[in-house]
Amino acid sequence: MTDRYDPSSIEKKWQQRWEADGLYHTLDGAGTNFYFLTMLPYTSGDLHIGHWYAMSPSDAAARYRRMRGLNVLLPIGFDAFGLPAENAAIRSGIHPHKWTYDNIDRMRGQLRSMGAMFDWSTEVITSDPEFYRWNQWFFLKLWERGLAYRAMAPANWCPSCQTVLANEQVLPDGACERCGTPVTHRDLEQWFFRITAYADELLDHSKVDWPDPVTTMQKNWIGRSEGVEIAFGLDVPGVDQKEIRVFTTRPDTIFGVTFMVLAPEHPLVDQITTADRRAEVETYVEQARAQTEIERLSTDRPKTGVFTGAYCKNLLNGEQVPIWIADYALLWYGTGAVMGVPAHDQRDFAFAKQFGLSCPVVIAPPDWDGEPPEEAYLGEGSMVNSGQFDGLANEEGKSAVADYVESQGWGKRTVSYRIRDWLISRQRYWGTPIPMVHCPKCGVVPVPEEQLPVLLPEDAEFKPTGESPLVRHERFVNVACPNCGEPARRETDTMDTFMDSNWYFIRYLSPGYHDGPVDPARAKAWLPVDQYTGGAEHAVMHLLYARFFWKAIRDLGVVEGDEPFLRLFNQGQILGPDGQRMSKSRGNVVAPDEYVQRYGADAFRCYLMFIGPWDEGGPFGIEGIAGIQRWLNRVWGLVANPPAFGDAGPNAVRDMRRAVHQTVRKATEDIERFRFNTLLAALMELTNALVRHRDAGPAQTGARPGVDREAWNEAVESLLLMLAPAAPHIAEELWERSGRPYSVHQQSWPAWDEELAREDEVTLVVQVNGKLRDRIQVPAGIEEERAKELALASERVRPHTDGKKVQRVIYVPGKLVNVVVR
RNA sequence: GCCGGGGUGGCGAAAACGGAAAACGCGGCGGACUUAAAAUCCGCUGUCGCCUCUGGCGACUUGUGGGUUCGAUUCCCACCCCCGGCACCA
Repeated sequence: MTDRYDPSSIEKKWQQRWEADGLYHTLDGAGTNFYFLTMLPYTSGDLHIGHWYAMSPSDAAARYRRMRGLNVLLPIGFDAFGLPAENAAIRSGIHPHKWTYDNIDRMRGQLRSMGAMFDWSTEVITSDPEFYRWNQWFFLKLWERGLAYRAMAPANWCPSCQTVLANEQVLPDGACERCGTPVTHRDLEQWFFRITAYADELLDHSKVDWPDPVTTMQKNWIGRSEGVEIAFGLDVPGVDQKEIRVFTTRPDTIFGVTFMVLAPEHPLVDQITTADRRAEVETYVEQARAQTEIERLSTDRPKTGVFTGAYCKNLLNGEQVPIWIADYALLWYGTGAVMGVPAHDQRDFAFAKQFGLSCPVVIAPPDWDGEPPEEAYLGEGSMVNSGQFDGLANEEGKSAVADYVESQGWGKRTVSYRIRDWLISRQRYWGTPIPMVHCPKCGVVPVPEEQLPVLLPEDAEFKPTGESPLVRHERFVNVACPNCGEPARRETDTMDTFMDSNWYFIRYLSPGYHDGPVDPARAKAWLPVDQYTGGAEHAVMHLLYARFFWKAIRDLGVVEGDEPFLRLFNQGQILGPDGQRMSKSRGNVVAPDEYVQRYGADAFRCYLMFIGPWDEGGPFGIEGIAGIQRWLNRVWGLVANPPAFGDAGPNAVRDMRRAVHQTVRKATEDIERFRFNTLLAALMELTNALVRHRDAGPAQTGARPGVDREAWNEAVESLLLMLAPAAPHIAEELWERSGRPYSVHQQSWPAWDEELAREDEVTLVVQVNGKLRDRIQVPAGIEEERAKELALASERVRPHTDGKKVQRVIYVPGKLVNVVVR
């Protein structure tokens, strides 16, 4: 029992034992099920430190739940489709399939070294046909329900490579990463999911317990605004359309409209532009198409735009309104047209100022002096220069104008969303083929269900231009129309990989199931997910898409309940030592394997949990791991070198038990809140206290009679139990070495006794005018009057109160007395 | 730019609530053990100043500036910097 702590000799041993015993095979286990889900890793190569940072605390939290008596499932799988595999193929000639599955083989071994309670029987790989056939099946179901549709949408386009580019493939200066040509946008017919159909339900987070920042971001992303769609008259010779509709949340400002702005892509632009303006307009449209949306929406750059030469009519006052185009109007928000009210909208104000357009005030601020405004006025006021609406408070004016517009048939109240339908088409190879066929006679025809999966052909040729090999793959593309049997073309777009992350956690429950995406009995037993953990970078897109998808398949009857993830915790991002996001190109990637070998998985897990609050992330440096090693060595020593037992006396026993019960209380609160750093700090403090108790015994000093055997055993047992979630191997080893029955991971989390945790004495802080002047030791339950008396009598306080008038004495029970003097 | 988060000792950080700023750990300094080193253990360690200097006293200190309060790392306003997301990286 005197040998030293050597992680390499115990970790592998226990990992094999746990696996052989099926200790973590919980899919069909007994008891109350608890689904603990952590975001599946992308198969990018070796497991990196970010995976350890995300997964080892998740494992600790899952293990804790298990110790609380729940049957916890912690599954694992691989997010395997996507751009990096394809890039690797183009760069090095390795087929995406081989690249991906080789990576998975390595990652499996690396994941096992973590010692996590993954139930490997549930493993899912999203690029397996057995998985993606159900992507296709879901697609067909959504299509049947009108939730999948085809429409034109812009994509990044490199005119030189003749290829669609991902945002990632466009350099910051807007050039193609392969050839340097300036990237533009090109409209393509693409597939969408109608997420907007669920926008209102997605705004409701009342059925989930999620961090506020995430729900706020999702709400802002959906961006619901109530307003009015209002028609402006259009009378341009040769143009059929007789009106332009705008969406506005401020119908009360309609009399202040001095211009109209269309998005440069707006279909009317080409028709209404006058001959003398055409050259300028076309140049501007071209420029706008080359910009990113972030650039277009930036509010701190000079406003740009051009006049089309055409006018429309404000139906409420009959005024002619010049029609401009400007890049800040987006085709996909509202109606793609904006009414310009410079006096009451900051952006319109800047635009009007830039182009010398007039700026009449129509909402008078309460103290308005009649002068022209120096900036847009967004506050409340009464309507002026607004015909029959003059004098109305603008809030009333909103509904009065809306009523009037509706009564005249010029528009209607409506709701607009910032969120757009989800474009799922990717012009790529390494993804799920979209199961559709284009027939010259029948149009767009779905692949019949019984023909699924539409397999991704293995023999693909990767061109350096990045064009999807599917487009020129004759055997894939040429197909008989499922409807009429005539020659037709298969759809060559594949699905966004966010489709995979929509439901991988459902597939985990029955990865080999053939009669549907999930075995209904398993779905009933496990869904929805009780706790989800993953990176904060997924706060909006993945987590919103997955909620949408869940609701859509709920309506298909595949799952029950309204939300997929009941509780959520987002960890922060672990950065390279330079404070930058880790990436191969920056060369700041920290590989975990070497550390695991040198320090052990337990120390490495604990260190990652100890360096700071899990939700904050931050730069990684290995320096501090020495503290964890020393601590684990001391814990080892508690079992390897126990104290001499004897009659310790009631005070020593009480002190030790108080330390134990206070630590159990603190540790429980911390792990419930995912505060692993302070959890481990508390365990260190308890360890240090136990070492002191032991070393104060007679073996060393002869001064004291010994350590109480029962209290010591309770202390060591509690410590090992609390250590088990964070450091599962050493906890198991010491549990065995101290003669306790296998397995520590099948024990209950310890309970604390409030009475034993209670302090007898507390330190009372005494302040004078808020400044600390003394600390006094008092009995824990001290009365207010007695506390104030002691405080005022303090030798250290009196010099600050003598000769002054005591105005108030503030007492915070058991904590502080503040004497306010003048 | 917009949305969300953050900024505390030399470093990672702690302080659910408006009530002791700096727990726990790293590093550093001093000491014990050792032939020596490593390991281990003990003590000190926010900054500045003062004194009767193995100790004690005082002032200051949580990005910057203002405010509310008996009292602010915590609440409010303005600003600066860093991180995440912004719809084809995942």
